[in-house]
Amino acid sequence: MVTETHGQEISHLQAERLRKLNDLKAMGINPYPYNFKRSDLCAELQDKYKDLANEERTEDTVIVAGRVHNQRNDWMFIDLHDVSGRIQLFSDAKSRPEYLQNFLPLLDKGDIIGAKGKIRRTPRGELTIDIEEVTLLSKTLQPLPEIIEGKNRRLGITDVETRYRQRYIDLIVNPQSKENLKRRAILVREIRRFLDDQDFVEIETPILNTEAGGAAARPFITHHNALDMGLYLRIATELHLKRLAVGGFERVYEIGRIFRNEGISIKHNPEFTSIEVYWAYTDLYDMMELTENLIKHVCHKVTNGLVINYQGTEIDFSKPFRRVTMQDLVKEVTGKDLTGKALNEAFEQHCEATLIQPTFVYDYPVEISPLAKKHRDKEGFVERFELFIYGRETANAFSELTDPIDQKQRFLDQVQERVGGDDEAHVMDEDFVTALEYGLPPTSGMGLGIDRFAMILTDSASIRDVIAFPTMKKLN
RNA sequence: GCGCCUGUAGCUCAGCGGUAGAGCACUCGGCUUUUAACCGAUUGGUCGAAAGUUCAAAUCUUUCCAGGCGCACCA
Repeated sequence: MVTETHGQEISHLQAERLRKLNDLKAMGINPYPYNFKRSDLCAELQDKYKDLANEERTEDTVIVAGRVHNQRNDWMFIDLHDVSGRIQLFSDAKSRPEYLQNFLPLLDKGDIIGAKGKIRRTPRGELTIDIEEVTLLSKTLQPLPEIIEGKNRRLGITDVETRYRQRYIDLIVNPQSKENLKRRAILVREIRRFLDDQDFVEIETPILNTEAGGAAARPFITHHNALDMGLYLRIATELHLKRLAVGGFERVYEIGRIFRNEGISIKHNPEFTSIEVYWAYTDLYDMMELTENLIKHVCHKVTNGLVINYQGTEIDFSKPFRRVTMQDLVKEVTGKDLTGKALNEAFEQHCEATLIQPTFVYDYPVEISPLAKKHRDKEGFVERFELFIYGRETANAFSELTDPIDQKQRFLDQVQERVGGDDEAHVMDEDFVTALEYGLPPTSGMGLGIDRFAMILTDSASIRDVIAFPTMKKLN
C-alpha cells in the first residue's frame, strides 16, 4: 500500500506507522507529550542490581524512558535504550491489563516510551522491569534500519552516504558512531581542562574577516548586506590571538571552526576545528613540552591508556616523542643535505609517511614559514616544529615572529609570491604589523587539528567519522 | 580537477540480455518467560535519472546525479 503525506509517496511501512498513530489518537493518547520524569537511567539500574540473582524479584519500582530497539513475542519483551545503555521490559501477553493489550501492539521499533514497574532478574539472567505502566513519548513515523543486536547479525546501516546525510539514523543504530562523537567531546573538554588548569584563557576571535590571513589556504567568500562588503571566513585564528598576546593575554587559546576552500578527502573537511595556543615568554622548545604533555593528557583521558591501536598499527604515546630536525631526517632517508623549499619538498615526499610514532620535526626553511621567528643559530631556517602521528601532520608550532620589520618583509615576500601566481600565499595584514610595533613579548604558538587527533583516538579511518555532519553535496 | 569502483524492497545483499529475487524487518495467524525466540502465510520495487541499441535491458552503450577509494591540493 502506498499513500501520500505532505506530497511525498510513502512506503507501506510508513503507512502502517501512520495507521498506528491514528489508532493511538483515537484512544485519546497524545503521541507527542510534553515531559516525563524518570527515576533511573538504564546503566544505573544495571549497575545497582548487578548482584541480583537469576529469578530473584524485588519490590523496587523504577521509571525509565528511552527508545524501543527491539520487541519479541508480541511485545512480551522490549529492549529499551537510553543515553546510558539498555534494559529489558517485560509484559506477559496472557496477564497484562486490557489497556496494555490494546496499546502495546500500536508501538513500533524506534518509538520513544516511558515505563514504570518492578525490577527482577529473569531465569536467563536478564535484568528486567515488569511493566505496570507504559507512556508513549514520541511516535516514530519512519522505519528504522535493523537494530537488533546479536552475534551473527549485522548491525545498523553500512551505507556511508545515509550515515553522513542522516546522522540521526546512524546514531540510533550504530553504537560506534555515537562513541566516536562522545570521545571527541571528551577530547575537546580535556584540552580545555588541561589549558585552563595552567591559566590559559580561551577567547573567541572573528570568523568573518575582511582578509583571510594566518595560513596559506584559499578562503570561502561571503557578503555582508548592510555594509555591502565582501567578507572571508577565517582560515586560521593565529593573527587575532597574537594581537591578544600584544594586548597582554600571556596565555591565550581558541578552539574554533576554520574554513578552507579546498578539496575533500578522507582527512580533509572544508570546515574543521583547530586549537591554537599562544604562550608569552616561552620559545619553541617550551611549546614542544606543552604539546607533548597536552597530547598525553588527552590520550589518557579519552582512551584510558597511552598505547593505542590506529587502523591496525600500534601508536605509543607513553614514551618521550622523538625529536628530529627536518634536515637530519631528510639526510637520514635520502642521504641528501638540502635547504629551502627543496628540503621541504624532499621531506614531504620521502619522510612524512614514515613518521608513524609521534615525532616532532623541527627547524623549517624560512621560505615556507612567514610567521615564524628566524632560527637563533641556523641561517635560512625558522624556529618551527610540526608533530607527526601516523604520517600525518597533527600539530604545527613556532617561536612566533615578534619583529615587526621582519614580519612586514615576510608579508611583502608572500605578496610577491601571490603576484607570481600562488593564490594560497599569505596576504598582507598591515594592522597585524602595527600590533607587533606595539610589542609582542617572546611568544611560542601552536596549532592542532582537533579532527585529526580525534581520528587517531577513535580509530576512525575517515575524518567524517568524527564530524557529526560532514560537508556533502546538495541532492537533486 | 583526473582515474578506478559503487547505486536493486525499510536494512543487508544476490541476479549481469529472456516474467524482479533472498535473509531480516513490516502485516496477519499459531505458539508463549525470549536472548538473532520459533512455526506458517502475506505484503513490499519507476533495479539512482534520462536517452540509445535490441524482438526483449536491472543486465550492453552514452550522458547526467549521488557516493566511496586513490592521485592532485591541503591541515
